[in-house]
Amino acid sequence: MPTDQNAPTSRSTARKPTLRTVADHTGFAVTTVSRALRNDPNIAPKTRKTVAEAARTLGYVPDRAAQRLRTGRTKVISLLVNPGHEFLGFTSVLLGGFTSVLKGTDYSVTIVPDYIGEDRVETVRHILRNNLADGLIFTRTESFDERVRVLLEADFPFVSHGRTEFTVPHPYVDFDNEAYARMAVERLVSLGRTRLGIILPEPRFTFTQHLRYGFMSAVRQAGVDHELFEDVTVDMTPEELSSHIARRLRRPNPPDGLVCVGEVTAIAARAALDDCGLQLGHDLDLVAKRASPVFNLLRPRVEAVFEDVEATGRDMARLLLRRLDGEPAENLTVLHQPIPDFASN
Amino acid sequence: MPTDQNAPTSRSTARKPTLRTVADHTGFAVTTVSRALRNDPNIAPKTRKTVAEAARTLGYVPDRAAQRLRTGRTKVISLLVNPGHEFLGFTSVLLGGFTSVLKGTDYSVTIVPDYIGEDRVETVRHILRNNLADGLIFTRTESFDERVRVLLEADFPFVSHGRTEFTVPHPYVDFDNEAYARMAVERLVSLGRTRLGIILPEPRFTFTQHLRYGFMSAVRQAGVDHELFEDVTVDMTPEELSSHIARRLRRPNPPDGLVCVGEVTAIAARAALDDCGLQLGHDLDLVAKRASPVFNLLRPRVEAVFEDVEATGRDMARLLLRRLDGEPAENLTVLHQPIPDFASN
DNA sequence: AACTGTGGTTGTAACGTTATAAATATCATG
DNA sequence: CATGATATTTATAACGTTACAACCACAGTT
Repeated sequence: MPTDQNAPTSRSTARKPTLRTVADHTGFAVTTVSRALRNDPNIAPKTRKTVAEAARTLGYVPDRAAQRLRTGRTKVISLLVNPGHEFLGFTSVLLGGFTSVLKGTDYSVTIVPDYIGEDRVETVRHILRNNLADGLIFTRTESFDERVRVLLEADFPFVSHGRTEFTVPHPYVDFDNEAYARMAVERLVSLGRTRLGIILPEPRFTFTQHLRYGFMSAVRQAGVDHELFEDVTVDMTPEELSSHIARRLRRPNPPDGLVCVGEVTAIAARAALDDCGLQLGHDLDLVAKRASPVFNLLRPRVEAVFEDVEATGRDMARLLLRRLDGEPAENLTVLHQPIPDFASN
Repeated sequence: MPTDQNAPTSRSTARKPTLRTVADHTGFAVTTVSRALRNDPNIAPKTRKTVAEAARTLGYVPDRAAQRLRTGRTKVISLLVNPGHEFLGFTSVLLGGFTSVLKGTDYSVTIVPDYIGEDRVETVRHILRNNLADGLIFTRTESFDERVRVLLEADFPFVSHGRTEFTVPHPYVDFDNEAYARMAVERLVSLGRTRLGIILPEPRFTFTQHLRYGFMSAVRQAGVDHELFEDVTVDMTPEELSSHIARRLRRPNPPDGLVCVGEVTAIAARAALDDCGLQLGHDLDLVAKRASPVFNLLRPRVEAVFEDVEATGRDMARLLLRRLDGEPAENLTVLHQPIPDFASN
């Protein structure tokens, strides 16, 4: 039990212990302590043990700022989020999965708002320029996403939620929206629906293209009539979205089956139905991607396909850690399959 | 237009510009440049201008790690969030408001998961011990919140969402839940309801006490029958919550008016009603706090009171910034008033 | 001419860590 | 017992910034 025996600098004021403190207490040099704590095999096992114990009893914790200054590594992962435009708790659930994986590591997660407006790339550049993070995560990936271009060029580790159409491979986690659209169409057809619509987000997002392709090939295969609602934008409020859908439903020849992308869209569609005096399950059936557990509580129940957003967050974290470990991008891709959660009639 | 004329260290490899670079280019000393960039009035205005320009054209940005090491200030604000237990998008909306205020500053926001389980205080201690942030924000404040105790003791800047019952004042932003409960009761009474229930979260949260008090005094004043649903816990899934409510509704003498706290509770209650074959607006009326815009799209519409969570986030950020600026805690409190958004019948 | 004050600038020494190279101690070998 | 070879430890110098005290020039005093 080492008490304060030799203090080379006389002040033994209770300051935060540093490597120096541990070195003085164990009799080793600062360098040795540093390496011992990192389990450097060049340091004798016995020394490592001694140092580790001393560090623990002294309550030593490495100073992040100093490590960062010296090594250039920040031990920070930044997450670009779009505040406002939000599926029900999408961000928080993703975040939950993401942080749960990072909890064991010494990485911290910073949130960087990423307004869809204009400066999406500037945000990324700012992070690169100021060396604010070791890795990056973002969502709402576009087919030719400028952020991806910049990051690839800088060889900066990142994982996107969603694929791109660049030829250079990069790590991503995605949901198989093509399979989802197919599945949704098949379900609606099996319910006897003959004129299907799909509400598509802006075309610049990659997943919009996947949805369109899946939807189109499935309706063609089934031989049913179809219709695309293409002018949904991300900045639309739920109310606007709803009245938008209602307007269409009031015009002649409306669809009797609707494929929705997000939960908000589905809720907006339900409201639109109600406002038009139509009845869900009778006049029209609806399939939606479900991410939140709340969705199951809507009555009548929505035909849903589950997207495990928390698992998405976990996977993104895992891939990023592996990327930071130096693994090449090629192996670092995950494609989640839709899990049907249809009513069992 | 200063080109690379004199390079004291011969390597003119394009490295990240530092104070040194700017100093060499302007002819001033590193110290002078440092102070000039901080607009120190002791530096001649002309010098400041020269330096600022040089810094800009050279693309100089201060190194956060070095500043942090030297000054001890991290320029980081940490946000404790509870992943999983989530009002609809509550965290993301709060986050949106919070980051919107911080966008102009050089603070970054880190997310720290704060599982309600046990180590809530340990999380805070970890941040203090490792000097991971300059300030802290958290939600779900308890009457005698251990985190508040620890933070007050360490004189560490923070803003809580919700009040405590400690005598020492501390900065907070809160929603007037007492007024909300009163307002909800009055609304239900005005709709002709005579036996009111309120679904209360666990008693350890301060706002639970406020809700109870507001509810109790309002029902007494109105002279209506009342009932408390007290065994709702935070870790309950929405489904559990719903079946919990349904169980009560099936027992004799059920309430005909229900006050809900969160949106999830309200949706769960709706589902419970439906599952019991009861009809919202006929057998029972419901009042809920609305935070997300999605809530308005539920049909039939819920009697709602708006809680501006984004404004809450903005206020929390503003208060924290003022606290970090040294303002005493006494002035730094905000109490948001409920904004009724009842159907106009 | 020596002093005092002041506006402006600068050199030095940290902050706590790690990379690098150099210095020892330890051991087997011829 | 000198000779490498190997295992282990160490001193030194950064990383980029800022606090501090010292410095200089020059004005206005005495």
